[in-house]
Amino acid sequence: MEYNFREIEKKWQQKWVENKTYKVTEDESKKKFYVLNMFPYPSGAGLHVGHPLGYIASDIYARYKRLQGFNVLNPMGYDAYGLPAEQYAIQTGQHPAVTTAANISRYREQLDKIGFCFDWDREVRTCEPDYYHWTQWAFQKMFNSYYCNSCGKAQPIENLVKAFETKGTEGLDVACSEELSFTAEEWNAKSEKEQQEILMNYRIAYLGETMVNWCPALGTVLANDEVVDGVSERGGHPVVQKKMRQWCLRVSAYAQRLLDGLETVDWTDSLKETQRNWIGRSEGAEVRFKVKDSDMEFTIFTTRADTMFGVTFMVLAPESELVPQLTTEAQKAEVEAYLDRTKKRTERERISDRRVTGVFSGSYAVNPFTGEAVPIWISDYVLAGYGTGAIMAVPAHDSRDYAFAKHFNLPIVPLVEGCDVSEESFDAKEGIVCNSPKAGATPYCDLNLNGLTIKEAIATTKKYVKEHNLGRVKVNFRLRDAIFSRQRYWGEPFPVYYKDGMPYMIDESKLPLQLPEVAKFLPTESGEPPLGHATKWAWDVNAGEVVENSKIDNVNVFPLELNTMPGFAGSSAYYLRYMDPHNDKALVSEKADRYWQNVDLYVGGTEHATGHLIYSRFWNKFLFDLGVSVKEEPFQKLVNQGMIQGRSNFVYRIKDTNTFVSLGLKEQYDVTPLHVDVNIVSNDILDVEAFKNWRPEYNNAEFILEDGKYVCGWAVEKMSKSMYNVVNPDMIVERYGADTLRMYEMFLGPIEQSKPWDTNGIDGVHRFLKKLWSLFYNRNDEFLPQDGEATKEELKAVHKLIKKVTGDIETFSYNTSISAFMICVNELTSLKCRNKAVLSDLVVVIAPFAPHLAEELWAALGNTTSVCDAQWPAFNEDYLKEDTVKYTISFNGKARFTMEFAADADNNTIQSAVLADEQSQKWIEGKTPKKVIIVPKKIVNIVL
RNA sequence: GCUCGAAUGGUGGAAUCGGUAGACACGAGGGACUUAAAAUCCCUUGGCUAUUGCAGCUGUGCGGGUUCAAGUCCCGCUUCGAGUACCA
Repeated sequence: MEYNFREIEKKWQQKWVENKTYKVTEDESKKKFYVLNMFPYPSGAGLHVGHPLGYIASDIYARYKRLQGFNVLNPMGYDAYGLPAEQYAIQTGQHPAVTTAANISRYREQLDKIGFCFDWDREVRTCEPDYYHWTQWAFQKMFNSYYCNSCGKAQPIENLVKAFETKGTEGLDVACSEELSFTAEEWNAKSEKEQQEILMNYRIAYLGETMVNWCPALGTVLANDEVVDGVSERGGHPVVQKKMRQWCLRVSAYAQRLLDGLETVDWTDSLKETQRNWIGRSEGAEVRFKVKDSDMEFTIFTTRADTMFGVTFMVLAPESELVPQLTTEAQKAEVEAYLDRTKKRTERERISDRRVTGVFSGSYAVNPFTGEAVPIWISDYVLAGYGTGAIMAVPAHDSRDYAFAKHFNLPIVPLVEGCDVSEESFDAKEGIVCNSPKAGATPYCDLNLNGLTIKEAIATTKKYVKEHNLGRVKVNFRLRDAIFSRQRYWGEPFPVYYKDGMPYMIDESKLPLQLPEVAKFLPTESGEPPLGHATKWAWDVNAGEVVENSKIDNVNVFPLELNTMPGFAGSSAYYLRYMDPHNDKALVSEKADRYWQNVDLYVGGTEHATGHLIYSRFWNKFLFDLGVSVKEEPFQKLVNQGMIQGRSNFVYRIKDTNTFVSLGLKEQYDVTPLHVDVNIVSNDILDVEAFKNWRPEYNNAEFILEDGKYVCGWAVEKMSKSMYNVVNPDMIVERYGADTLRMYEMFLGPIEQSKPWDTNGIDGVHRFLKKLWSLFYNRNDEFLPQDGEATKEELKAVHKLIKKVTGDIETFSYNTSISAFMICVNELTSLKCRNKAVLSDLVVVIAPFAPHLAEELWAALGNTTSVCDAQWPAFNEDYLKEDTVKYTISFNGKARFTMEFAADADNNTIQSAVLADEQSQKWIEGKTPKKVIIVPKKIVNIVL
């Protein structure tokens, strides 16, 4: 009997469903292991062969852990809210819920064919009310919390209110948008609305007036990580900067903890580095500068406090509030013209056009260290959103300041011994400081940095700034607060209503607030988000329910929020929900949470490095502060699977004909390369008949063949419909079976490497599975394994495999495991192994990779339980011992021949035997060896 | 520009601590079986020289270095990939 994968796979997939083989429950008697895949967005295009790469890798790991006796949680779900479904809805009128559900069932069908061990009873969908209930709940908790810097965690907002009532802002050390200062009396005298406005400054989820990335084409704002090269990540539409009142999350309050947490997780260095860059911690000092002939002053941030004596001008960001204050009458027209021009430039233009631009404000600032007055300029190379939006410019030691100084002819004062700043600035933080003013040269300052290294000078200056109250030492982060509003329909509605222009949370017990139906998915005519079309979108406070808009009286019935939450809202805590997905009392029960703790292994793409992986870490830390999550870091180990690129095939048409020439002969003709559907090409050989039927215009195509075959050209490109290189997993499953697909995807190379999809090698893996089959069944369908004593060789072959695979799975080196399988099966085949015990071990070890086939063989061996519940075999070193060992004999490091010794031979025996050997004598030729190095079980090197 | 990573046959890729390259697979060539094909099995396969036989030289992007021994470690480059960017 042949290896009939179609029948086997169908049979076992059914059995797994019937027997609920993959259902998992909390079991205190077993150690837990939590494996998680980044859940997919169910797009209309379906699953391609790139998607399962990570799922297969984690599936193998999950199955392996289960065989080792762990209670493994391996759930799957869908990140179901998102732009594509909504864009599709706008075009076709189809409700996003309908298309999303259809896409999900298609995904599910495709996933089921591959044989994953997901516990589908725990499936979550972010767009389901019983799921987004908890997204809304967490948002409300964030609204009702502030971040206390001194205790290093989130606190209930009532605590802050109490502090204000008794002490005002005195001694306050909390995260905020703006430093405020008021007394308890002042606070108590304020109206409710005024107090609410002040609290916004401290809430972790707050309404903020911020510059946002506005995408006119999508009609919504986007987060920084959703903007790539100045255009939207999805769709590639232009993005402009715009000031808007938006919901924000105070992620920046957690910047230091997000940075510190990276030390405790097992992620790749490159991914940690990406996050460190994104968080962007920089240590420096804030220094106050007085404005000349005025009592105004402003603060700048610098990491190079040592360069105070090299400041030759100041620069403000165009958006800085200081600009109107510091612009003199004489410069007003010029400054306004400049601001106007800057505002019109999109992010994209600013990136592509790096010309130096700027304008003089007319004012001067006084250097607190020298008393010197320097001009204050305005330029868009200074960003309003970072530091204080104002800088001190040191052209000698900063390339941007340098370019600006050269362009506007401003002085350049070098401060490092021996540096040459005639052509470019000296940015390096190394060297010896010079050019500090002589003692007493200025009445302002007695600081002399000459002779210090730059590092010492920075520290000295910071200390000086602090002692003389010229400013303060400060740590800045690049990480911005996350903008949390989207002007879209297909997202979580905010559980928020507005009273007197201020937001209030609807009662927690009334959650979830369900997404209303709308007539249109577009913004309203007055420019409101799509929820503005909803006619039943008002909150009755007394009834605690959604009512018709017409009932709004602003006494008991209030309008609801029209924005929805962004994509990352639903994906930020889904790993917690999988622990207890049907709980309607809490996000997760304490019991489930304490059992599953956090994700032990998280598998997904690097594209989420600065989005999802930052937001969910933030979200989890917040829940940790609340006592909901038991671990501060959600994902202990993270593996990034590489992307699968497309491998396109080409045919070559001779110009102005319908004749196609094979790759090897194309140089002889004038040809046009054309993409050809990779599904009608096998091993780069075109299926000529299929090609003729592919498209009508090729019906009567003619071919110039080589060796009777049409060979196609190929190239690695992105996997996309237009290049005809999309490979669908179902087709592979249909032709070779799921087990072959699983093994082949793993055999392709290291899991974290990006690689082109290429079916050229798939036959080898399929052949291997057939060989494995024929260890169990001969052509006459006779079952071969028998009871009895295993031979030494058989035991050695299988224990070598167990050892290798056990080590490989731990390091995700699945490709080399598969090589080991092939070697082992070949060995057992040539040994004509019929031993049941040996073959049982083989089946268990291969079960994570080829689960369907393993089940079939496991049952055939007489087992009545699933192979999933077998025990991972331990390898026995005794079987691996060799009687003899081959040593490579080399002279002066050059390998010459090999000799065999007893495994337990000692160094002296080996040395004398080698030196006495005839072949050695030939190489030594009468010389006396200076040294003999014996590397146990490997090498004898004789130094002459 | 900065940060991180990579470079090994015709191809995908192996090579734990530095231990004497190219596992495994594909492709290619040759052979067996077969009326034939498919399937299956066997042999060869980094390059060069030699070939009746033994064998020899060379070889992991480039140039140096450390070492008895370097794909692996150190220094200096080249190329490619990823991330990030007026972040003061």
